[in-house]
Amino acid sequence: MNHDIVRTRIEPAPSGSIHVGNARTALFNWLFARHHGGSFVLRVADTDAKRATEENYQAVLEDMRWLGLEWDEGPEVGGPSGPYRQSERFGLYDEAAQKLLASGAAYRCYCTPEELEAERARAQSEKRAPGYSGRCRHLTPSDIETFEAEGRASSVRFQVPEGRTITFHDEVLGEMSTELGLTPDFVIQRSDGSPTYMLAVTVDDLAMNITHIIRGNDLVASTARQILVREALGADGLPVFAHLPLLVDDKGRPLSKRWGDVAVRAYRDQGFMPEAMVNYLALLGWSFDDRTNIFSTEELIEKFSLERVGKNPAAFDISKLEWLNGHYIRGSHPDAIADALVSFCVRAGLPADTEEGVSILRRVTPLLTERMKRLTEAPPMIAFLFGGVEPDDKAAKALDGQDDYLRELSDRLASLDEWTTTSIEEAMRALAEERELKPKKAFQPVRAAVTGTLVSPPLFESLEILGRDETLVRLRRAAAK
RNA sequence: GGCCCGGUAGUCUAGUUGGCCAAGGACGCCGCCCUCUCAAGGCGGAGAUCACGGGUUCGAAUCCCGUCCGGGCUACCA
Repeated sequence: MNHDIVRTRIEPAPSGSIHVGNARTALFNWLFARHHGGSFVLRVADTDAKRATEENYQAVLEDMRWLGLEWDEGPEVGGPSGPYRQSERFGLYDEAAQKLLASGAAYRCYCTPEELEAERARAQSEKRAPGYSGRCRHLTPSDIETFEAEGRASSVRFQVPEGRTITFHDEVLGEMSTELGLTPDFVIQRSDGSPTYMLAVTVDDLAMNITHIIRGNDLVASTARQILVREALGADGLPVFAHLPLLVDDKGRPLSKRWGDVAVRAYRDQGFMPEAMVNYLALLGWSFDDRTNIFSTEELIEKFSLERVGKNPAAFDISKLEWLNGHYIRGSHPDAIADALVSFCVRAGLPADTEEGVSILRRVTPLLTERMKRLTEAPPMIAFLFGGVEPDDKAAKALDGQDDYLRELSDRLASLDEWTTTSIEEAMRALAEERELKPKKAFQPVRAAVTGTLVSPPLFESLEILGRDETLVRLRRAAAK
């Protein structure tokens, strides 16, 4: 087949927000296609009607877009090989199944689930391989007639040829080969007429001219079976395979076994930026050299190659993601961060979605960007700008015995000609010097009185944004206690 | 059980044809500096018997064999 025009694909199952392992696979496919000027296809694997809800389907599209992985062909953008939801391609799969049935590459299996289960249990207790025996391979016409008369449902199984060895090249793992002796005949079409993964993936990769199949290492073992189906369907040549190392959690367990908390959506809600997510994901199983960690999307496209994908499983480490996120927050335009912060503030109970709220956010965000690792850290730091704040325990302690000082300070601030960071700072430093107070000693009580905590954005700037009136109110109230 | 994949510091990794590696970078951690707090930034530090055991070689993280550990597949899931 022609590999010059690169075509890759991602095939997420709509089981809710896509999890980071799939996101990483999607990213690598996307980067590879972009790097080679090829096409990236999105195909939704919703053949399992039980899990594929419309809501989950929408979540997949939304996650992909949030990550910035725009697809060239797929749902909503269309393309020459559509439709791109497997649930809408059943006719194609059935056609393929019929073709394989007609050529003798596949046969009808009338075994019931109960029979298969019994067979499996027996094999297990006798410590034999639990695979299907292939007993429906050579049913006589009268056997079939009997089964049909009984109303037994039938699935379609692929007849695995014996004594063959399938070999293929894997860009990550090298030359691979599988002896077919241990591969049982596998189902390609369920008794309800729906295709299994083996059929659907093969038919679609063929129909969509996919040249490079980049996917998780968990699919290595299924490659030989897909090659078999491919051949039986009359395809010549093979796509290039690349099996990516699996992602594991901090205890070394596969990430795919733990849904929900590892979903892309969860990270978005926890205040991570898509740029950070993409950069971090790229570092999992791929490296450019011995020192570079930070890559813009453009750099990733330029530098990405399958040769530099490693073989060993990678653990998802939230602290490195946080570091990158902080980096991208600092590098973003403050206004963009401010806008993104609105929803996080609202969710935290701060009325930031008003004109005034947005204005406050825009003014305070520049003070925030270099001290955030996650967007969710902002609301607690700026709550004092959205309402009075009761001092916490530490702040209350810092306020002890400061009445006179705070009163004096409030008088001085009240008489300032203008209310700017500079004028506030000058006044506060002057008073501190007169009283021979070290800066920290002088400023922490003020911070406590105004923000209710001992940790906040820079003080003088914060006071300027809070405004003179409210600052004085808070200082005097603290002094009066 | 069988087949397959993997194993460099807590984590991501560099290390492609053996010597420049008594193993480099990054996150995290610890300390110092800066400093109105917290961060950011700067500087420094601890942390890896290169899973283990044998070989081959003047020399191995890098080659060979074995062992152990982890994982995947072995479904009418994908």
